[in-house]
Amino acid sequence: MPPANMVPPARFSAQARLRALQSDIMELILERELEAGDALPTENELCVALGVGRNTLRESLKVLQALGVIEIRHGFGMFVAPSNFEALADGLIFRGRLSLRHHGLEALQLVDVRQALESGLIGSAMDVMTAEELAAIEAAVVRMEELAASGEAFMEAASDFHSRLFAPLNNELLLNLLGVFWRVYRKIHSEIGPDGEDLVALAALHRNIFTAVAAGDKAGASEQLTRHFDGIRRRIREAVGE
Amino acid sequence: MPPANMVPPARFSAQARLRALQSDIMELILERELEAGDALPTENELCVALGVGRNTLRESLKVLQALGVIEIRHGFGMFVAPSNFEALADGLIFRGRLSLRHHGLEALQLVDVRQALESGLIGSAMDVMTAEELAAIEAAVVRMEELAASGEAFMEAASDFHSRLFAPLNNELLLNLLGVFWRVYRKIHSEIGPDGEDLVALAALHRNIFTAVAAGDKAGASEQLTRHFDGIRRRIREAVGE
DNA sequence: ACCGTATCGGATGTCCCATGTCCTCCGGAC
DNA sequence: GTCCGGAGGACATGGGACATCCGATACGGT
Repeated sequence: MPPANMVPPARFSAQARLRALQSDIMELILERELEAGDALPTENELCVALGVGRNTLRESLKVLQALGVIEIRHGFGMFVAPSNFEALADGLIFRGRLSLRHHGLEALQLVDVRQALESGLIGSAMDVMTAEELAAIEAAVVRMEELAASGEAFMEAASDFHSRLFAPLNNELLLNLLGVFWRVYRKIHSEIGPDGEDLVALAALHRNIFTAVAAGDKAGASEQLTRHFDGIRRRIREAVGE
Repeated sequence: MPPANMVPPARFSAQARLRALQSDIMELILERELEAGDALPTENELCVALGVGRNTLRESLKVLQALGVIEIRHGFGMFVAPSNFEALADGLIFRGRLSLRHHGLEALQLVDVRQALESGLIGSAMDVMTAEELAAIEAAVVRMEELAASGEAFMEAASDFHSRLFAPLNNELLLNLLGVFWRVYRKIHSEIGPDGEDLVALAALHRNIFTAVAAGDKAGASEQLTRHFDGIRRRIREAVGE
């Protein structure tokens, strides 16, 4: 028996304790009314405050960092982080790649969710879209067409196009989520091989989407988006079918 | 030691190294063609294989566990995990609570995303809904009405109702995502105080949704859902406005 | 022969210590 | 006033020791 060491509350599983530790840290942030950008106590101070060892604490800290709750700057300190979905992307990318070895189920489900979001929200976005934002979207289309004409891949430009479509909604959470989906798709795309797709046709598809948006044709925009996603699904199925 | 002893590749930031380590672990899983449920090498084996210390490795391992990539069982081993979004929920709950101290921005954005998903997908769900599934939905409504009549809160039943609405789509990713949103909302709800809402009215609202779904009225179902979310938004604004 | 219990081995959990690395800040030199 | 370099603080990494937990095997009672 340990000599009056401390309360060994080992009655609960280690998993629960670690989760509790993470919650404790988050509670501490909320209690002290820290805001995004504020500094947290140092590791040693947290060790004392929470009554755990530095390693155990660091494991929780790393998790919170991955969750986008805190930001750790080597040699300086830890801070409450701004919104961040990087970690979610990594997890989804892994799941998507794992699913590709089977029937691509998760990858296809991901496309479904993305389609629901984009097709469902394009109408709302069009309602509040300004002329400047519309111009930025067209600029993205033009960039895609230029790249397509020179035979270069334009993942970057396409991502930009989709982002700008929904920027008017002013919903960072949504943009983050779509950004994550995009990163996952991009990774999966590079996984299933160099595209045998027609870049020019793909650019034209995006031009169609823009045209519908510019014309205020909500149903048309939604339909064009749906067609786009059908193409993505087809590609995934082909890759898995092999 | 094996290879990487003499090159402490500190030329990249520590953050990048940790991310790389996580990627390495995931790559290792994919390379060895491990599937959900399969065991990973032990910590010591991974230390040797990846050329890092046990502490460093464990920090990455904990992150992967939080991301739902792996499952760690104390005293037994580590395994490739089935889909799991618990961690994402924790991160979002924290963000939501943090935002409530200001203007509830993130909380409201979360509702917007959820509305886009539910209102946008209800039509598709109705297309493939079977009679059994429809009956299950009605059962959930009945349970809500019973609880409302006796004055009890019915978060549980309401959550069940929404889950069953989209179960026909057979999209686990979507259900997970909605489940996460629901948990966040539930936590925030308990944060902003005991509801001053009329349970009976809320149950009636869900009954309306069911009626529209049962009648095959897609537009009506979507509209009822939108009304429901308007109520949620109003509640959040009231809580923040105080 | 069967079954519950006891022990064992392996794996993870927790912690401490030592050292390396990075960042910011401050003070001196130009 | 500006720039550069040292000092100090804080996080990063690695190793070791011990505690805890779980599954499996071996033992002894029935």
